[in-house]
Amino acid sequence: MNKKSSSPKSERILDVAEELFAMHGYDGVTLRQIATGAGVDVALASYHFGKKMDLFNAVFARRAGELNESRLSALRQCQERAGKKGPTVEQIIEAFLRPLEIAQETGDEGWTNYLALIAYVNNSPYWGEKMMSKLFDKLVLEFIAALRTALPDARDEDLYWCYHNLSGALTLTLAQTGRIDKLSGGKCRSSDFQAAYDHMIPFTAAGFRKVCGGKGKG
Amino acid sequence: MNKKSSSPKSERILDVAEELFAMHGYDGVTLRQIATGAGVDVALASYHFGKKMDLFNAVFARRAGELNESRLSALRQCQERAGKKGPTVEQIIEAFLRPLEIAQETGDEGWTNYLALIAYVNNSPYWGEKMMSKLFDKLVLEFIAALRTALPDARDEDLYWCYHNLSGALTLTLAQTGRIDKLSGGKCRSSDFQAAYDHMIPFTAAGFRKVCGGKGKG
DNA sequence: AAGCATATTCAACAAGCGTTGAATTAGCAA
DNA sequence: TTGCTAATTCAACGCTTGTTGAATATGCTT
Repeated sequence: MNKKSSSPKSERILDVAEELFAMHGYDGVTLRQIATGAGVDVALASYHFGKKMDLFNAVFARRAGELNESRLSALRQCQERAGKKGPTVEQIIEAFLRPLEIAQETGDEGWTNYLALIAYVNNSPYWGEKMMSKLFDKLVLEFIAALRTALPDARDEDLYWCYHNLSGALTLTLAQTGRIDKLSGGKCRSSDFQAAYDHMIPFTAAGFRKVCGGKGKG
Repeated sequence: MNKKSSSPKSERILDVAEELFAMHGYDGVTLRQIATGAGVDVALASYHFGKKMDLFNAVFARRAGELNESRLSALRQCQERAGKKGPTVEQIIEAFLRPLEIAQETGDEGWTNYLALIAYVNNSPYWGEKMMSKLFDKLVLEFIAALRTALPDARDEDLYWCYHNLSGALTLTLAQTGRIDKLSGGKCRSSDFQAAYDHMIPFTAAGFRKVCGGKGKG
């Protein structure tokens, strides 16, 4: 077990597990469903990844590095463009969100599933704290630092609560629950990520400005 | 099965199921865990509620009516107070959120668990659409109608997306993932509901104003 | 082609699952 | 007390689960 190999079947196990875990959660998926979906024997998942929980962790960690890099790169890029005065709240939030939208719209369904899985973990009272922090806290604190610079009058506590609200709005978008579809009678589609992010950016930016001061920048 | 009785043990089954389902989700909980937690035999749950899914539905529906009533009553009350000109965005959002905060802070742990369960369902791609709509859409549309009156220039589509962001921020708060605790190094606690709602109201209200027009009311 | 490590399947296990029918207890009416 | 009904437990079922050890296939090196 715990081989670092990446045979084609091994990748397909990860892909199918990603999709099913995102949809039904950890306990809602059996190794046999995953194996069947990947077209392999049940024992192969154990051979490559060990216990079921190890497979879950492997799925969760697989794309984390790439995601963090693309978000951090987006932040650095907008910071360089802004020069000495630093980027605006909108620009920082855009750097935080757009890489996700792009990942969801590349046509690579795997990324959409992976982000839905993040939503599942982030919203889970049981898994949330333990699993998210390890992989994403460093990056998030980087963004919060940028926001602190853009909102110099902000109290630290307020900054964190505002991030919490941003994170919640984002999480629900990643989960694609389809609730907005039914509620709006078809006017909004949860699969229309561009519309979701286009609305989320000004919405959350205005929230940050209101709660964290910045009267001069309205 | 499907008896309408409410013996003391029957209620305890619902209470324990509520807590465990909220924590681990539908598939993460076994009837035997619930029975053990409630101090009864495993067959008793089936006797009172039928299949496992029926028990889940019973838990989910038990407090829905009371919750809807208290929220609707809060809305009507703030509408009466506001008189002819109608309530502000902040007042409407406050009516939407405060009943939840109160429920979480009555000391009755059951309500906290129930709201965490709502968060679980609302964020689930699989359960979200089917289960939430039936019980809560009517009330939500009532609030959106009130917001439409307070923001007369808003496009309907924008109104729904803004509600989506509000719903996301709220959902993450209800789930109490503890992520904000670790992230802020203890400056924010996810169990401090008052702080959460005190920040959420101005945050989301500013978002609605920004996205849905209302320049004259800023 | 022979050898060897890796990859994959096969077969089976013990444990736990939801569910059910029969047996037992508790609560209440006559 | 005697019934009768609802509430609860007991015991067991067929099935699925995660996991593992042995057997087979595959691919690469020599």
